[in-house]
Amino acid sequence: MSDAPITAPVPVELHDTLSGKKCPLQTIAPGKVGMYCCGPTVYDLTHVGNARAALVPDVIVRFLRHEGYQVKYVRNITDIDDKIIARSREAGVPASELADRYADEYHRDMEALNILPPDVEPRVQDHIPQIIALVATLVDKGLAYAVDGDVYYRVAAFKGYGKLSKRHLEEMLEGAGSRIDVDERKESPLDFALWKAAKPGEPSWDSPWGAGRPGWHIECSAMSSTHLGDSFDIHGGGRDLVFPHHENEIAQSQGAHGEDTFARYWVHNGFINFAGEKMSKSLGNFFTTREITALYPPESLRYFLLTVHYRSGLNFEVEVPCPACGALLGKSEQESGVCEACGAHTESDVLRRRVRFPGLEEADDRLAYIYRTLRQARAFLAAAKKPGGEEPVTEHIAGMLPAFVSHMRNDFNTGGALGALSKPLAEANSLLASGKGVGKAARYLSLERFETDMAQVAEVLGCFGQDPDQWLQQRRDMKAARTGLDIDQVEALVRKRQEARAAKDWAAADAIRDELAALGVAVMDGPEGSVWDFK
RNA sequence: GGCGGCAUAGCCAAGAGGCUAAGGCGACGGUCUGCAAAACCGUUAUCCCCGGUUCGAGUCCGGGUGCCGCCUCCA
Repeated sequence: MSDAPITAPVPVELHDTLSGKKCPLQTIAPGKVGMYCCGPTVYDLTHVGNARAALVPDVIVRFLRHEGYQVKYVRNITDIDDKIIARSREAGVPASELADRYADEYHRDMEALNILPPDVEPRVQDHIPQIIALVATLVDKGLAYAVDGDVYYRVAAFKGYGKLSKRHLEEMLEGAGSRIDVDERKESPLDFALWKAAKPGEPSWDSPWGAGRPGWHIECSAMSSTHLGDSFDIHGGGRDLVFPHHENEIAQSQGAHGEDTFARYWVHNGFINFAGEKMSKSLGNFFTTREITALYPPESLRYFLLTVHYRSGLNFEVEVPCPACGALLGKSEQESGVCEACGAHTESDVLRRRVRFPGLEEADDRLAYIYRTLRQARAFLAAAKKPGGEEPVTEHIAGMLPAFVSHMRNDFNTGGALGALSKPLAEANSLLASGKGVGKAARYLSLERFETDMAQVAEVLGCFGQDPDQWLQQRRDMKAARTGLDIDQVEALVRKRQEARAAKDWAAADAIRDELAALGVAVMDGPEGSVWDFK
């Protein structure tokens, strides 16, 4: 026990859908991680669920890198499929043009949320030869068959089928066909398309089975093996992809490359609900990422999504106030646009822009508290002189990073990790308020440690990394826009109150404060004058 | 019907056998302040029900109840 590390390295543990258990991460190559995530099908703007599905792997990748792993992260773009074709028809735009456009929009949303680009972002249209080769392999192995230019996977020939989603062939067969018409040409209703024969006017590529295009699941099998090899470490996606998408990927990839290949761990994120309901078309429970980042700072959305464990569902509370009288509108009122309290009618797009998300607002406030603390800590460090002596860093700040990391090692528990910041944050604020009870050196060194460790946390979470002044300014402006607050009016009142205070006219000063309070604004008096913020 | 998940304080939410059950919001009390606000300190739960395993269980097993998801496109 001389030069050896005192403790064995603590492994990262992650929950694996295939085994149903949490297990230590053991990578194929030591110190390296290959990770594939199902990216978007680009036919429309992303919704918040898409954002979460991209955010979860982003944080996983960031953390694994922080842990010292060399990560190759691949996230695809599906740029050819039924929905894209349907949309392109409606819009009268070529499919690939529509796909390019929404891929750009997707990147814009990801960037706003500080989601790092993947190392490789393969597109289906660029992998047609690999897809055709994979389909051909499956046909050769007797795992697929061609009918009239279509190629189907012969599910019954792959004995592991159902192992990811814990389903049995017989049970699935019972249910099959009851909800959707069965294609009589298929050997079994469970067989799924690997290659679809082209219909007139559809984009297509030549293949051994005639002109056609890839089926839905084959692209991920082809692209993951192209960029990560036949076997890699982690495969991720939304919960709903477990069946059929990932189940089919396993059948395709293992069918072609062998049963001992493909992903070692399967990571699936939970769903987002609005007002307790799964997203659907109605007003109160479907929001694009962009609608929300127009109302709140994107980082507030990011922070909010990280407050809950990635495997859990996450609910956005939704409040839709009547623009005329402020009464909260119920579901039917939201749909009709008519307020029962005052009778006012409001168009739905106006209503959508006034929606409030209380949970998100709480996250927004919390983030503001963190940025204010960071701002003050930096101001203190810039103004103070670094002391010569050594004194131990205060307890909670010293323990912050280890606690944060240990939560993250526990299946990327961002909720717990965020909780571990609270005591250190309070301690930092306490040190900033006064140096009472601690030595000068301890005060400085603790705040310095707080600042540097928070930078590491920021790197992993992708939060708290912006310039505090800029972020707080952005937040204030967005909140003013959201609530319809006139900032000029507020600042005029604050100035007027300043004069009253200078004259020690407390009654007048307090009256103005009440006026500001009525606008939803709080003033804070400090030694260097008064500042204001939202209550 | 099949498969899977969840049920922790007023609300949100960590916690996967054992020190006083994280944290946030809210509420209440206090410090600070001209008074406030912000900030800080303190108070605020025995974990859906029943049975079992164990020296010991939110934490494991069985049963029940209640939510939710997937089984069809879906993050």
